[in-house]
Amino acid sequence: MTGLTFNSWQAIQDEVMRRIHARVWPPGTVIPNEADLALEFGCARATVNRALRALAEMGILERRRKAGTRVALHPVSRATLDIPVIRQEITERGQSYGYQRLSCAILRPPAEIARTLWINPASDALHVSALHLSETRPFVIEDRWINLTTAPAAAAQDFETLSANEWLVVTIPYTHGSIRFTAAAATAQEAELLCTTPGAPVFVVERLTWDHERTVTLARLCYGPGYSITTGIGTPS
Amino acid sequence: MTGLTFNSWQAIQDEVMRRIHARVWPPGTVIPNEADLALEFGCARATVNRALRALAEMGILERRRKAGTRVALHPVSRATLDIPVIRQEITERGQSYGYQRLSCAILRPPAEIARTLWINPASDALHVSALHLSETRPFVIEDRWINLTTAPAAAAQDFETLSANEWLVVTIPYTHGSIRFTAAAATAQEAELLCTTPGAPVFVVERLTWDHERTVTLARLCYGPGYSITTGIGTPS
DNA sequence: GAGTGGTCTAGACCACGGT
DNA sequence: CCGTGGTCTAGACCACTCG
Repeated sequence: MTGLTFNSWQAIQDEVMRRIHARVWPPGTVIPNEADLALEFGCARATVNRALRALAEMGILERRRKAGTRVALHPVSRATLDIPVIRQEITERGQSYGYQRLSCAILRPPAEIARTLWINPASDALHVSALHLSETRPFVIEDRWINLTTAPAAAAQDFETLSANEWLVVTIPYTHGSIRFTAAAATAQEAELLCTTPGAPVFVVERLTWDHERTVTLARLCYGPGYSITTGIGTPS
Repeated sequence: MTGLTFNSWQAIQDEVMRRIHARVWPPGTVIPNEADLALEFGCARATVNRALRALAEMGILERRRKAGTRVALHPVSRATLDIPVIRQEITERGQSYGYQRLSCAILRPPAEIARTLWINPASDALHVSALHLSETRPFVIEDRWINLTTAPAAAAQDFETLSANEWLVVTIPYTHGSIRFTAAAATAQEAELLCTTPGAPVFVVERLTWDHERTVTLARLCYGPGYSITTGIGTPS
């Protein structure tokens, strides 16, 4: 046991991964604390911390003060999705982008929308629907409600040529939000807009964004047949 | 300009975000280097580094040696998805888990599968299909090909009671992979297994995993109607 | 070539949370 | 209480890459 020294946090990360794979530290094991590992690896504690923190962010380790660091029991694949602005999503494929506003009006939202946006059901909100095109072919339908309490400036926009999608990202910042992915059957209207048949499977993305304690907007993106999202996954156990 | 001091990396992160939102540093701006910011904020450079690195991981900043740090031009929402083992996905909802193997055989794979798995089209691979149930109701169809060169031990398994999904995660580690989400129309066979009608929209997840330079397995998960994936998104511009 | 981020160190203090 | 991870510091060297 001469104890080779690992002086880069990447090397330490690899060594920890090796021990997990080799079942030296099976799932559930509490591994030595940072100070001991630093001693064993012949490096500073901060270096060990860097390596272990990265593994914890990947979901491979679970860390708690005083309780120590343990190998996660249920390995999960953690994927990070980049969700770009729609224009970019299209132009990055080397295709031309087109935009067509369908409607824009200040309306009393349906009860469910009002509830999701946390606004008074008796007050108005801005509704915008639009079609985004890729090379003259319909790509995605955007159906959006905007909370006018949070984004009053939106009322002055007609979104005729600039999509609400892009206007919002450069105008109303948001702090957090949630995203939901589903498969749904195209309604008659959606089918017509997307040049497909009613009932055809469409990929639906629903996004709700918040600025601190206030909701900003609820968007439903309805992608035509053949659409897919791809991403890479990291390095779990 | 007394220059208040920010001594936590979170505080620095917030301040940088504030300047981006306030258009002090509009998209595309090259912001001051770490040393200067450390001076301004009255903290160590490592602390500034921690804050900026975190923002770069979120996609808000782009950093390159010598070129410096700039505010990202195209703000993207970066979402991290946790993809658990199927059993866990069901039991976490407080429902009971059921498993039913449909088939398991060593076969000559279709050309496209062989190509995706990077195996000789003339050699065999292990094919397993199974149904995962939630509370006695069909939840997802698993259709999987396993590369026997990478995972020869799989040939000895019959996957009668233990799903390939779970056997693999505890037996064959993987270093990376890719994942794809789509909406598709249920085939006749899928519809029958999922107790729905042919052509109904199903949510499809395709996963390909690698161990270093070798492919491990290609899985197609076909989720029944009503299934959705939800996650949170961070704090972009 | 030189400026910038990337990283490591040795030491210190703090905050959380099991015992 | 007191051990563990979380973080900060001041300084140093390195690696990448733009000009």
